Amino acid sequence: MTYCEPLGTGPAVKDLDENLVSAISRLQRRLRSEKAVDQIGETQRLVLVRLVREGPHTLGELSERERVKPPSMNQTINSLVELGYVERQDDPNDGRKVILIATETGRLLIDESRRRLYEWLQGALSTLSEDERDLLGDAAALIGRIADS
Amino acid sequence: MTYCEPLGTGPAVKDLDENLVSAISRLQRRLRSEKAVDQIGETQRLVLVRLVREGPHTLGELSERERVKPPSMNQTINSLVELGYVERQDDPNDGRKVILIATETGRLLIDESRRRLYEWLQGALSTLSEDERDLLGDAAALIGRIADS
DNA sequence: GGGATTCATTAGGCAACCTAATTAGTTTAC
DNA sequence: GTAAACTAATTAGGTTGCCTAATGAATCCC
Repeated sequence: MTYCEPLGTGPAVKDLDENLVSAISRLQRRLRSEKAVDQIGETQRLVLVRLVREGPHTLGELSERERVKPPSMNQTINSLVELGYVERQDDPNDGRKVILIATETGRLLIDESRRRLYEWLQGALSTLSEDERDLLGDAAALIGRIADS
Repeated sequence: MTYCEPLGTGPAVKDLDENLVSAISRLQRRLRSEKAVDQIGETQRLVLVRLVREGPHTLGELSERERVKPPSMNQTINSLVELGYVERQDDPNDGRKVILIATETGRLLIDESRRRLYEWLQGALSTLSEDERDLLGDAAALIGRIADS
């Protein structure tokens, strides 16, 4: 015997906000557990992806974009530096700043990690129609806008 | 001087997967920091919302639906029980199981919390068109499907 | 040149996840 | 009908990723 009604009926259908928040939370847990195979945490991976895709950032820039406080980002960077995926360089124009750069090893790791994410998501998405995938792309942009609003 | 190119140009535009994952991660951080005002963590809140919306669950059902392992869910439930928002009841038909039920206090808390989430999101969404909001609703369902696939 | 500001970092703490092992109850198979 | 296998919840202990507060160092501003 189960103690909860089937989904899709009842009050769950209304109340879009909670549905969105809940879905996001569940997807993130799913992703983190899938990626546990990786040698790198999802938080670290996202920072490294950004450095690879968008080039060098200062610590402050990174923490702002990822929406964490500077000490949190510093900790993430410390791990990545220790693992050899990121390098610190002094800013020649401003001695307070530090420039963070993905190493070649870091780039390679992201190449593979990205491929793996793609494969996993394709599997998960294979039940989705073409329209639904487009929708998901638009939604990603929208969610980003809300997060950064 | 900044060390990263403007967004929206360069390689960031392609590569939908990473965009989606990144946006989700950022939104969740945003939500967690906004809700820090609440007396309850976002993880706990999501479980309580589920109990209020969908009625009693066993621990196993809850952990499965929220995509965490049973010990993690147990810890979350312990907090909620200590705070008086959830009650444990023995299953009369199966002595191994425990039935988890939101208390009246829990219900009231969620009523208010839900209202607050709604208000915040409406603010964040006020820059969105009607179509975009509909899209977001569809996306929530889709993301949930991926998470549970 | 000196006070206020900005950027990175250190220190210490907390929330939320995990795995492995334990306890207790139920089901299965003989 | 009882022993073995299984299932559910829980306990113990560890990690990651976030936070605030405080420190150190460089730059800005007047």
